[in-house]
Amino acid sequence: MTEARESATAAPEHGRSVPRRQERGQRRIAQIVSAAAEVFAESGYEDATTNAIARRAGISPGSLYQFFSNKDEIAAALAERYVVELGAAQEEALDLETLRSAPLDEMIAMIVAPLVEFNLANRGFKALFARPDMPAALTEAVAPLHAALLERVKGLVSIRFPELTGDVVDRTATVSIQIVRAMMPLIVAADEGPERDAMVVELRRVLRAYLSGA
Amino acid sequence: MTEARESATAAPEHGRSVPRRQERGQRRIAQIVSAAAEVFAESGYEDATTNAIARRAGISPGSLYQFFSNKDEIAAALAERYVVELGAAQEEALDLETLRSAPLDEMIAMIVAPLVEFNLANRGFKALFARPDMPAALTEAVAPLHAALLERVKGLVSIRFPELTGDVVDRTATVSIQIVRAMMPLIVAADEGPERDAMVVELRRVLRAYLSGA
DNA sequence: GACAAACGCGAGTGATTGCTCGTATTCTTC
DNA sequence: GAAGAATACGAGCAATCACTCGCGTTTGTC
Repeated sequence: MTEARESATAAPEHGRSVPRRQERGQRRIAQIVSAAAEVFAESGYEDATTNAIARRAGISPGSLYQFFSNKDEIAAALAERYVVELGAAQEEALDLETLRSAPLDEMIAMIVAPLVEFNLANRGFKALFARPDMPAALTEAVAPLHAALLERVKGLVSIRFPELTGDVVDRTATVSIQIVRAMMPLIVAADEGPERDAMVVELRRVLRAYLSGA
Repeated sequence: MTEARESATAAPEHGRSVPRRQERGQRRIAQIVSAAAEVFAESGYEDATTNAIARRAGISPGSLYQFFSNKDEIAAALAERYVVELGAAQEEALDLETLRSAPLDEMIAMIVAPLVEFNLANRGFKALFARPDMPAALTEAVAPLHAALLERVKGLVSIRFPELTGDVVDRTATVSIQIVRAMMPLIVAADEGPERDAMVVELRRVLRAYLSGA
């Protein structure tokens, strides 16, 4: 999935048909992914046309297909970017000590805050992540994103609740992710200010209530 | 939305262009809606073609458009059917006394059980209801379904928690619905047996935890 | 500076799909 | 039993959209 196309340093892979990218090409790829994020955010995945993405990126449809061989590959590249950026945002905000010993409230606030910020800053995120029913190709493209998030949350859960067995950690993480996925559209859609804050509070309450029984 | 087309008893509406349906037509309409439920369940709304729905219903595309003037109208009719059927299933299962005074656990179990059954029996339901991002036309078609469910849940919440203000009832109901929406795909996708039962238990736990603080 | 590879263009293609239209059949009503 | 309305058909239209192709331009390499 998007393999060598992404690796900027042109690893000496024996790739046959994949061209060795020049700097110009790297920039274009980044432009295209950014444009896709915008268009997905506005129209959703299905209604986002590849021509619209190209136009938004300021290039021709033909040029777009020089870098991505189909629409799903663009989604996969965007998903990969999201994994990296969300990971960075979270690591920056996480403090292991708090995670282990602070009140559950505090821990949840620490995790939820950057998540909300990320979703507000990246409105395209939910187009790739928040849908329960996706076209098969998109599901595949986004699978690494899901896997990465699940692993991350499983890590958090087992740090906080070291006594839980693997099965339970798994289920708890899955449910927690699902709760966040469900609430995030409400938060993003709410007007900035007290209304949105109230929904964030609800999200924290749900998580706290659920996890305090774990 | 689908107005007179649905009313079997041919109310004396002054409808101009809407033909007075014969019995044959009523049967066809029911067939089409059932076929749509199947095809939506299998392919999702977007990938379900009107020709596929017609084929499934055993009629020609032309005949389909004799009864529905576009795809969204079919979705709206299906949504309407779901409102009625889900309402019936719930009313059958609800017991006001339990609702008022039984332990929260019991109340939640009483509400969740028919919901799960309904979702298992009507796999197309989530294609219309569970998506956070829908094409505008579909959103509109399904709006009455959403409104009906929200009202119903608000009723339940304020019966159980009569001290809550309208605002809070509203928010609590919205969040509760969102939780169910989020968990249901997990439940439906799980293998029948202990795996699915475990997810149902999780749903009940989340709701109980959330609502016990209300 | 010459050659190849990467980049770039945008009109166009092929496939899909929601929906129509001309026409034929069945039902209702008188 | 005749007329009009409803039902039925299915080939095909019009629009959309992911993607291609031929050809021109820029960049890197020797």
